[in-house]
Amino acid sequence: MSQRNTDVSAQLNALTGCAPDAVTPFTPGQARACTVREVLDRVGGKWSIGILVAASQGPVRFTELERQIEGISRRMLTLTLRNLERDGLLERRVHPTVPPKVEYTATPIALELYESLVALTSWAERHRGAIAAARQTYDREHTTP
Amino acid sequence: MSQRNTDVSAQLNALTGCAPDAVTPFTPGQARACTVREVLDRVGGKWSIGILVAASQGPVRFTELERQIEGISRRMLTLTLRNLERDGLLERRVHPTVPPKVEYTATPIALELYESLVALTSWAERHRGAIAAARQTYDREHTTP
DNA sequence: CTGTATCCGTCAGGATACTG
DNA sequence: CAGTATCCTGACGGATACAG
Repeated sequence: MSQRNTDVSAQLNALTGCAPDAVTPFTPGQARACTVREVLDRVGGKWSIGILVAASQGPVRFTELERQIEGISRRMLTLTLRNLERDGLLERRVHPTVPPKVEYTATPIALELYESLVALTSWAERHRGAIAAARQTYDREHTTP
Repeated sequence: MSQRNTDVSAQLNALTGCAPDAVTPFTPGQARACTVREVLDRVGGKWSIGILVAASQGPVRFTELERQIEGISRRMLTLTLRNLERDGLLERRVHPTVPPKVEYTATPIALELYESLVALTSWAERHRGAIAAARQTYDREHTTP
């Protein structure tokens, strides 16, 4: 199993652009950064969060999402759903009826992720104003001498 | 101030691809998703987190970062630094010496963000294995019948 | 209803040479 | 040392049209 795990880890790291632990033990801080990257590479896409949030309320159908997400294309909806399913964040259940009916549900792992995201929303809400102000200041000072 | 805030908020939302609150009150869940997007649009870049982590330990110089970050190009380092500075997450201090010396320091806001990210790293560490396994399973079941 | 297949545009990001 | 200026590439994502 250790053999297996090594492979998996290396593969995962390769996929996420993170160097394998064994190869880069010299910058301890960056290991932490790398861990965060793993998450971002998974839910950093333009639509992932929206879908995850919607699916966290209970089973959702394809067309429901298409309407709820507002602006997503059919293609991106499918792609994002597949990726989330692949990572074990969504469960896809097909009802063999006619017309077809497919329901997506957030897995326990995804629900935990959703909880973790609360910390981020809190941060955004607290500092949203300060950030906007910082931008204005910066932009003002860096244009038209 | 309310006037000002409205403008800022609308502008911010425009910049982040989120619809202004007033315009989309119909999907309450997606508002939350939108808030998370604000964060991701700020630190979702390939190098932002790494730089933020490094700068959180104390003032860091340009070349220090270039070595520490491992794989970053000079161009992307500059760009990411500028963006973080613009959003008020980094402070850039120039020492008028020769040769020049520039130090980047994480602002209090950035440090708070850093704390919030801990929840995410914890999530990643707990489920990293499960996700890798889910991927293997998915890939096995979706290739060469 | 739930997708797949195609085509195409944009833009983050890499490599590298030059500069105050 | 700490950047800018260019050029170039691939991946992400939008717009349809078609299909089971």
